[in-house]
Amino acid sequence: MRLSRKFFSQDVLKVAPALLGMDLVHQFPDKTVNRYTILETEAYRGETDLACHASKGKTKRTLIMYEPGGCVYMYLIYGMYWMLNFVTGKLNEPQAVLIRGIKGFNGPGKLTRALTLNGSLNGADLEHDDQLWVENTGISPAYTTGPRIGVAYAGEEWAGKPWRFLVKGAYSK
DNA sequence: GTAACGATCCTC
DNA sequence: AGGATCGTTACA
Repeated sequence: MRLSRKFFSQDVLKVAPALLGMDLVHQFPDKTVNRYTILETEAYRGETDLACHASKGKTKRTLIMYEPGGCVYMYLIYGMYWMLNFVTGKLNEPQAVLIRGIKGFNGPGKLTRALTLNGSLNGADLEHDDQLWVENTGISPAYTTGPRIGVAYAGEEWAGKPWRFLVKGAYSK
């Protein structure tokens, strides 16, 4: 069953771990559908989170994160990799979940390249979009937490938060 | 206007 | 250990 805006409007610290084990569903224009189990996520939570892009306040780029949960937030990093994020929280609560790993592709840049996702998806509505959505599988795998990747610049307080969620054994098999 | 910097990945 | 590569942001 497709996840609703209501689900994504919960706090990011609840949504990020809940997404583990669910299916990322991708549909091509010719209706070919592929499903990928979500194995790894990271939470970015509000303007006070110095690792979150919204810590700089509202800009053209971060505006989407201030919307109610359920939108797609895509952005380009290092000039070559698109990152796939889901906006969470309520209106004016800038939060997002970075989809960091799915079955078959470990790494946020690799999975978007594999699914040919790019900036044209920015702002898409996960409840109604016909290219990308998430389905509940009823599976809640055991997971571990750890500090987020690549955010050392945010300082010890924020870089050290255990806001990375990883399915146990995701990389061992 | 200009300059610096990444929520990364691949190849030495 | 270092390079690719460019939109976004900060600053003058």
